Amino acid sequence: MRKAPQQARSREMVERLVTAGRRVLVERGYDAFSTNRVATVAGVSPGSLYQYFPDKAAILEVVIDRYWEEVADRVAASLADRIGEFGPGMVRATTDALLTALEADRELLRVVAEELPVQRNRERRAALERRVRELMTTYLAARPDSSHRPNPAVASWVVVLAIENLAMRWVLDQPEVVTRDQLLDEVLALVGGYLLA
Amino acid sequence: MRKAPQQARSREMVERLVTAGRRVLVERGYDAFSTNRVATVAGVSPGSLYQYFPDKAAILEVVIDRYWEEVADRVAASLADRIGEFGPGMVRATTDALLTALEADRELLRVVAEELPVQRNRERRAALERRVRELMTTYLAARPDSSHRPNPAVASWVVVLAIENLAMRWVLDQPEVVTRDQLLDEVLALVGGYLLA
Amino acid sequence: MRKAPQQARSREMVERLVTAGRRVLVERGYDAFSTNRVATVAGVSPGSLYQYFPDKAAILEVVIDRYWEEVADRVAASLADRIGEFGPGMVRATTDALLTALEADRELLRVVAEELPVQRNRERRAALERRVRELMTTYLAARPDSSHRPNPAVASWVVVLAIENLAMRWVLDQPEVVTRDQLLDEVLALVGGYLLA
Amino acid sequence: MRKAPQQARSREMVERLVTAGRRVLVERGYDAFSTNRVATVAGVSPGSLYQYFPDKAAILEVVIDRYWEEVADRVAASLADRIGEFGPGMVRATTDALLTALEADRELLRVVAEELPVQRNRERRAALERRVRELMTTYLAARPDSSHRPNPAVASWVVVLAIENLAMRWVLDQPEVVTRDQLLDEVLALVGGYLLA
DNA sequence: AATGAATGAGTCTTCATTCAT
DNA sequence: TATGAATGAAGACTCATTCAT
Repeated sequence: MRKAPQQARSREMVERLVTAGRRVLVERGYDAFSTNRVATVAGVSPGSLYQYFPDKAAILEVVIDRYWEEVADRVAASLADRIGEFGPGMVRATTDALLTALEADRELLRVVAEELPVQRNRERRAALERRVRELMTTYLAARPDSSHRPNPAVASWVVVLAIENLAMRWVLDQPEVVTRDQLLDEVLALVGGYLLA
Repeated sequence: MRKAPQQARSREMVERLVTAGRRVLVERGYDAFSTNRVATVAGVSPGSLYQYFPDKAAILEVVIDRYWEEVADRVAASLADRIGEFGPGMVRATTDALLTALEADRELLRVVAEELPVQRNRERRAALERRVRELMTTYLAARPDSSHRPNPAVASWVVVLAIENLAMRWVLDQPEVVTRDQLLDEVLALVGGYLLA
Repeated sequence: MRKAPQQARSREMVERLVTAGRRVLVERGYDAFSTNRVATVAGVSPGSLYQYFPDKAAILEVVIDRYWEEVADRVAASLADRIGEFGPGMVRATTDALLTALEADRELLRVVAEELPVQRNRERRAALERRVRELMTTYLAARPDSSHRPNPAVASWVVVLAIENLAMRWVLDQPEVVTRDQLLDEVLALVGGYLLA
Repeated sequence: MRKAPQQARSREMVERLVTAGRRVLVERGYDAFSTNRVATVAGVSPGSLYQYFPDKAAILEVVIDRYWEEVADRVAASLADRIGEFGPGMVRATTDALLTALEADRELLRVVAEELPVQRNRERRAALERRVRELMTTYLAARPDSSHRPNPAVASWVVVLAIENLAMRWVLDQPEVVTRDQLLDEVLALVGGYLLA
């Protein structure tokens, strides 16, 4: 209990550094993501950074982890709301949630998805995909009439990847020909047609 | 005409450097992609490199451009073989061609797609996508019965992105649950179900 | 009198820090001798260290001082045992005592003699040498027949340095060709031959 | 042959850096021996240093190696002059040569012998000692009447260490009580008395 | 045109020291 | 007095780029 204020300050410092890291990434790009710059933006000396992170990569990982965690949480929340109810409604709601999550910080998404050369990134995205995929596989296996596709695992792999990618690309590229509602409609058609054709 | 030999030599140098760049990328990864190393591998002095490329990024861009050009060429060739014939056969053949193109140099694909922090990458991929998309949009517009989707441009956007991404992820991740043939089947079902549902 | 307990605590702290310093030196070498590590090993905060020592060098000096003081004390004790009796017996006994003192903490000797870049080291060793030298000079001056060398001060300088160095090098290098007893014999022959030739 | 000027420049650069290193060591001490300072003193950029030396330690080693090589060469030259002639004359001449060698750069000797924490130093000194020791051992073994000591290897070990140390300490400490000639006389008496007593 | 030595800004990181609590 | 978080100067080293030859 006596350590509470210190822990609080420790948390605060980590927060400042991670926030600074995120800012540097968004505003100046990955090339500018140097320990000195992150420290400066955090209003902290370079040495302090190393009291809270073992090295440069560690900050980056936290930023990445946080980003995908946020996205995953939003999608999971939406999924939880509609638990048990599979079908068009759920697909639309989930895709919507994913879009909203990705739109929330488009700048960071751009850097994270297109600039970061880090393995950690792939791992985190893979984790999110796996999570949703497993849910879907289970559902498909439990309700044979919900899909005509022979292999639920394969079907989930296809659907999850397709949706994730369409959503990401739509958010990043903002194609003029496709409005947000259109995208949702198309995703619905894509998934519906695929599973039930 | 007097410049021909110099141009020839110039071409040759550019070639050596680009080839060296590709090799470095594939064999040692982007971290090792330093101008000095590329020059060394090309058997050329670091200074010479700057006679043919304004900076490090320029070489990288050529390597990237070449890569996606190759992929695009293969896909285009397959498309050309089946010109006029839309339908399952063409989708399968095109996807097959894309897979083959991506499988041809999986190592480089990995580096290009996951390690390179460069915007140029996105641009090139976008160019490939646009090319195929336009072809498809034209076709869909010309043959209304080939698709039930209201907007051909949107439908093309969806189909092209979905296929491209599924193919890339399959080549990179090599998911155990999905064989190559299965992938082709699923892509077919996905596209067919979407367009004709 | 009111300050006594504080002084006591002060002593204790100094003790802890010096002991920790010695440990760090012996176990991890001079490179690891950082104020932070010494403080950690002492179970004390880095800030506290500066309440008892003005800087890093100061701790090091105390460690060095202590080391040579210990050695000097052991040699002095041996000398005291044989006060008044000069000759082979005393030389052998003194050299033996020196060897024993140096062997007592060979690890620390190694660090102190070969790793420490500090002038202080020289000063302390010089103090030990002077102490023994003066004793010897006095004796030689008092008993002219104990030495045929013309200048007692010079003779003492030679003998003390020679013995000290031979002993140190023997302990540190552990030469295979020379056993401990042989070393004592040789030192005896060296000193005896020199003084009485 | 075409590379001659470049090699010449390379040599020159190495020379400049080593000289600068030596200067830094002598004038500012080992603490100030940073790559940046050495480069600055050499009138060269920090990067250049790494074109000629793999790391900081490498320069230091060259400085050390050169120093002891110089000393060894001088001693060896003196030894060569008196080849075959053992006895007082040779001991005196050799010790004289050693003294001269050590006196030649007393400042560097001080740093090398008392400040450098580097293992390399020990190795180099050990090499010099071994060289002379082996010569002496061979001689003693060949001419049994040149020494009454039972074990030539041991006798050489004792004599070489004693002389080396006495010389070094005399040069470094410049004791008032001992003149240079006195030192030579005493060394002679020491060695003579030891071997022939 | 080609070279490659030289550059020097910039990187990550450490650690002796300070100072608010 | 003790703490330990914060400091920031300095360190070793890299590498894209330049320029005299």
